[in-house]
Amino acid sequence: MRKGQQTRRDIIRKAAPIFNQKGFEGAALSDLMEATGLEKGGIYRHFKSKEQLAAEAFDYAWETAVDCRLEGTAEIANTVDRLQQVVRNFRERRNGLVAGGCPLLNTAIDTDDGNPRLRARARCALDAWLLLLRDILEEGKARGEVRPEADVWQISTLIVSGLEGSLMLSRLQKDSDALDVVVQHLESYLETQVRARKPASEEQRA
Amino acid sequence: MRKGQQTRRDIIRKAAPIFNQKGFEGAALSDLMEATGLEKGGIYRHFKSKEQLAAEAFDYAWETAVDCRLEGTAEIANTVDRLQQVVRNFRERRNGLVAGGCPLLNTAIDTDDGNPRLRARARCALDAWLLLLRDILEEGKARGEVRPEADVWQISTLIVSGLEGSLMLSRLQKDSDALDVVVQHLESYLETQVRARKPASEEQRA
DNA sequence: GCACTAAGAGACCGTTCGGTCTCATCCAAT
DNA sequence: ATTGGATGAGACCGAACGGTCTCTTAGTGC
Repeated sequence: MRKGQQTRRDIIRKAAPIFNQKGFEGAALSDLMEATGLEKGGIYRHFKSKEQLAAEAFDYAWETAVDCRLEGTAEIANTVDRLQQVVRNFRERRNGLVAGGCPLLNTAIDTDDGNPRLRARARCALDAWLLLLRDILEEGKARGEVRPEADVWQISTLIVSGLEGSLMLSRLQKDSDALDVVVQHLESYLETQVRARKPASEEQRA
Repeated sequence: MRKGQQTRRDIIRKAAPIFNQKGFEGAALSDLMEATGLEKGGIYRHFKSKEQLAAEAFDYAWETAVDCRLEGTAEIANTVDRLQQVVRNFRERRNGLVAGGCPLLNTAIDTDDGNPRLRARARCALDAWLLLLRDILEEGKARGEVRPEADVWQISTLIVSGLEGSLMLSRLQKDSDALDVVVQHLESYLETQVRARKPASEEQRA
């Protein structure tokens, strides 16, 4: 049983970049065979369909992406600082991702018309991602680091929209300019519109 | 000769939503045959390959999108007001687009790995789109409606990134919340960070 | 209305698609 | 060492793929 589990994991690992780059339809079984070094039978032993493999490959790719973007943020005490680091990670740790760019962006567009199961998976990932940012903001509010009047739902939507959009631009233009611009904008937005104002006495000094 | 030209146009018109929804690989010739009501021979009479048809369909879809987003903006004198209207059009006139969402977003992701010719087309569209926004901002600067220190390249990148990103979110979530949030944010950003400050005397009164 | 060409139908082509099934082999527990 | 289940190879399947070609039909200029 053990060998099989290892093979299964390998298949997912090798298949993820194929699906992420080519999309579900675009990724042919022959591509997956080449990438994994297995014949068709070897792959279908572990997955009942291409779709099931694609779903698990997406989960793997997305997990990798989240890990990558949260890297080194857990230990940042201040919630606004932490969010700023998450935003910066988007730009700076892009090479930690599975090849092909952001799995959420790719899968959302790829499955927009058709493949509802894969799409539901992307939808879940997005919701979880938004919730994660929202939770950080809520924590910040509770601690007085985030302005009490800030709309946490709105802010997390702004962050994700801006980052994903700029990822599209950067990939199309093959440079990181758009990503740089948006990251910088979000950083200063968090600084000036989200971070709690210091008490008036401190403010004057600063 | 005349009948043929009309048919050609029809094919493009009918094919555009198919490519926009399913992507280049995903759009099968059988889909195009069904949509156009033509047999294979009828289509290939007018286009030498699926790729050529896809390229022209993209151009058509993109042209439609630009028209839709610029609708009713040409007559707005003030450049910042005009930009705000462009941004609002993104939300309000979405149904003017070819079915399947923003062709630029779809094609950029779809052709990210493979099909360089189609990709180049998307790249061109993006560049033209950014340039169009930039030109409005430059005009605004020349007229004193936009702050002289504003970075027009940065602002246009912010607008496009935010809008395209929120389109992805809105499509995945099947509601316009993300789009609403980003449009509102961009509107107020243009108002508070881009629009030229009134002279101090006027500012006090307002 | 005739002639000529432009336009479209649809059979046909080889290839590749996702998926199945059988059989050999390898590994691991006994 | 033996044996039995786990594992993977690869031939095979029907369907669908993009694309070609021929032949009929429809439209147009005269």
